[in-house]
Amino acid sequence: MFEPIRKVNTSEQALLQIQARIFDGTYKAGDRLPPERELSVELGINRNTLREALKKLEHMGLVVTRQGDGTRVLDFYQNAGIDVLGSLLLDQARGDLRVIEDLFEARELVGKELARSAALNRDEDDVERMREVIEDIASAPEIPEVQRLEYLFFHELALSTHNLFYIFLINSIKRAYMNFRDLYATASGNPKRIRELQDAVVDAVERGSTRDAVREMKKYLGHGKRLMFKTLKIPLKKR
Amino acid sequence: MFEPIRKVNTSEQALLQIQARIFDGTYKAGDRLPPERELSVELGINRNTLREALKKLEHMGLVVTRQGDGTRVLDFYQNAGIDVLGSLLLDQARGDLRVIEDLFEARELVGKELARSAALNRDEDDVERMREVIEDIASAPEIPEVQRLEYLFFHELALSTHNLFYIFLINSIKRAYMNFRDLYATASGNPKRIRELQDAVVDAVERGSTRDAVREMKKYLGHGKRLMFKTLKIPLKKR
DNA sequence: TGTGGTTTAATGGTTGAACCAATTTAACGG
DNA sequence: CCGTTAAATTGGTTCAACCATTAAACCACA
Repeated sequence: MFEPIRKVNTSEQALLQIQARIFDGTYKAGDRLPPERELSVELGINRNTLREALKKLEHMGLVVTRQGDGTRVLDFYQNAGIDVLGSLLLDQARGDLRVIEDLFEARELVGKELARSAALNRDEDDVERMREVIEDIASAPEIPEVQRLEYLFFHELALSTHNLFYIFLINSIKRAYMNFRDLYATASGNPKRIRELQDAVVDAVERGSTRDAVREMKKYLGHGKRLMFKTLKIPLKKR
Repeated sequence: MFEPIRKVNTSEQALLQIQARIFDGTYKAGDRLPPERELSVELGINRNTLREALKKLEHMGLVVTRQGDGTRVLDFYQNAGIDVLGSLLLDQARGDLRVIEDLFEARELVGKELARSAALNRDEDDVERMREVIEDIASAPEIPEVQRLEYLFFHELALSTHNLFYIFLINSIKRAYMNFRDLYATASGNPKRIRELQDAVVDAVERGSTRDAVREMKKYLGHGKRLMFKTLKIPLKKR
């Protein structure tokens, strides 16, 4: 099984470069980026192409552009949206494991709440779809496929809450995850065990028992977290 | 006190129009948008300008563009990130109150978790900054200012967790909120009461008592929620 | 003195046209 | 019927020009 080749186009590369400069502090909050005409020359690309990159950065909350003034870097602690998390992971990767710890803490919170809300709001179709996903995981041949399906399980769980916020949130988290997918690949548990854990969650959700659902989800999440932290050699904190 | 005049540029308007077509179902998941050359003519704008809009839509997870093929609409249930929530609120506004209910449910979850984590991880500076914000709210003259500061309180709380995920999440939620700010304006409580409720939260956070922090936060959130739902005439569900 | 208007330079916003590159579709030949 | 090739379609990128907004410098008048 081969990995899809990621073709990064020009504007995307420009985005990555500028973004990296922001994260590493070359451009600090309040600084003004060079004028578009200059910056495009520096990067060796056309101004229009550069602008596409800048639009995305603006949408991420990393910069703000004002006609006549320029493009200023924002304090990303105050402005960046959740989609920036993935980019941070990409850039700092193994450098700053704290971000990964944060992500896993959030994973726990969100996962448990998902289980709780799903137990309250699921209908029969939801349960059936979740069962199907679990079934597929058990017979998945390759790790990337297992990962994809494991995410899909969360997505189905989110759909079961019938809450748009949770659904979109899971989508956002997914993207952040995808940025260190290869890292995670080395820490994927065996499908059988995953299936057991997921089955327990779905059982509880189907029964409508919020308590059980949360408890089982906690087990499931703990399983993945331990594997991951062991691989990354992050000590497990006691809380 | 005047409101800042919002100047919407061409590409932003294009984005809004296309986005609206996606939300209202004119363009369904899997559909292909008209070719850029055609669409730009229809909208009466230049192709480059249109492309800036499309880049943003792609970043939101609403469409995907492939050279040689075209721009296809995605199923936003499966792909849209949390930043789309704000746009949905804008478009559907009063039409579909369910989105607002969802947002408030999430607000409760996130708020409580924020309080919990802040109680565990805050330091002295964090507490001081929160106190300052509360002080400012009590003496804020105008409702928009109260709203801004009330958000700032959440932001400081998020900073107190020292968890990047929570910080970014709050930023994302803020943007969604801003899209029905005017609606919310009519439902803002009186500053004195807000101050009391916030103070109780900060007290608990300072003591490091997760239980109290969560309880007080729940009170605070309930206060705002009741006001809002009353204004919008949404019945409060029993859970 | 300072308030407000005017000019000017810098900078982003928009436009039009051309060409490159990937993909899909149709045509072709075995 | 199938694989290959050619053409058409569509997004990606570039270039050059002009418009619109902003900020700063300057000026005029009270």
